[in-house]
Amino acid sequence: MQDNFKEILKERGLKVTSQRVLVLDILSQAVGEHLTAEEIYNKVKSKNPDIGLATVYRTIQLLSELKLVDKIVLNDGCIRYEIAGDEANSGHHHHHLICVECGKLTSFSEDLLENLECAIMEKKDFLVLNHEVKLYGYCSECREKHAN
Amino acid sequence: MQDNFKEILKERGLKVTSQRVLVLDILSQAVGEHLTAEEIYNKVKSKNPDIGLATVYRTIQLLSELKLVDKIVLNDGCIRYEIAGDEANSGHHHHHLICVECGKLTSFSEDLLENLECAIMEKKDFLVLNHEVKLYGYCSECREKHAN
DNA sequence: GTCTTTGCAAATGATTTGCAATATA
DNA sequence: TATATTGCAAATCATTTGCAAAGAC
Repeated sequence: MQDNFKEILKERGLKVTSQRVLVLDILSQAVGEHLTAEEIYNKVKSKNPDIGLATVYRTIQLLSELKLVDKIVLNDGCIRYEIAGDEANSGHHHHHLICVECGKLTSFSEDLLENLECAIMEKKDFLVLNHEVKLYGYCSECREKHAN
Repeated sequence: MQDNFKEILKERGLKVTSQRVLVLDILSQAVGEHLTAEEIYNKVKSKNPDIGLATVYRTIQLLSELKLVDKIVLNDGCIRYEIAGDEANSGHHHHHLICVECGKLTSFSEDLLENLECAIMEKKDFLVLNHEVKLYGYCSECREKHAN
């Protein structure tokens, strides 16, 4: 992953800096955690206290443009990031379950809407490139709490 | 619609003010336009120049809580509002097509994911209350421009 | 008359930007 | 050495909030 990243940077004439490597590293180690920019900053600072918040923001944006991380914008406007999986290469993102009680965010990937995309093309004359599905509801833990 | 609104306000002990009525009115007249807070403010100001931006924000938030308007958070973090249709009452929102070239936002409603919700319950032990689908691609106008 | 709402201006919070100093290639 | 990147502090942008004045019931 890191070697891949270094090559991508070089191809674009961008420099491999310790800050960029560290941010990608933190995100790679946080699979399934869906961190906010601030959370990434805090984790990064615990390994390199001299890093600036602006650098973290710039790096996240860069990684997002390079499709190495996915940006998830929740309904309440909160923005979270996660390392991109292999599905990213297929051109179809994975989807999310969001618990309306505890806020827990879970990913799942499944090509849900193949048929829909054809139907939309016919009905709406709109060519779908990508789709994004968010399901809001109650996770198992919160349902258990309710049962008690 | 307005009579309905006035009753809902009274039921909750809230007051019917000219500002609240005007904001709902503007949104009712902008079906399919998906306005930003700023755009709503400008339309509102052209009818009542004395209204404050904060009041517009407060009213949008109120209307959103009352489920009279839908809040749409785009991938880029941009937030838009539209008057809620009848689907809102069913507990299932409608969905959106977003053109990646011109940014045009179109709604469509169709119960796409009935089966999925059962599958998610079994596989992920997650009870889905509501779902939200965004399809990104090219609208017909932008595809025509490309063809030329 | 009481309690809510408004408009304004100031506060907030997240993100971005300008720039001199520093690190990479 | 030349160019890209960094850290910092200041700027920005959308949204929220405190409060005295005005409005609704």
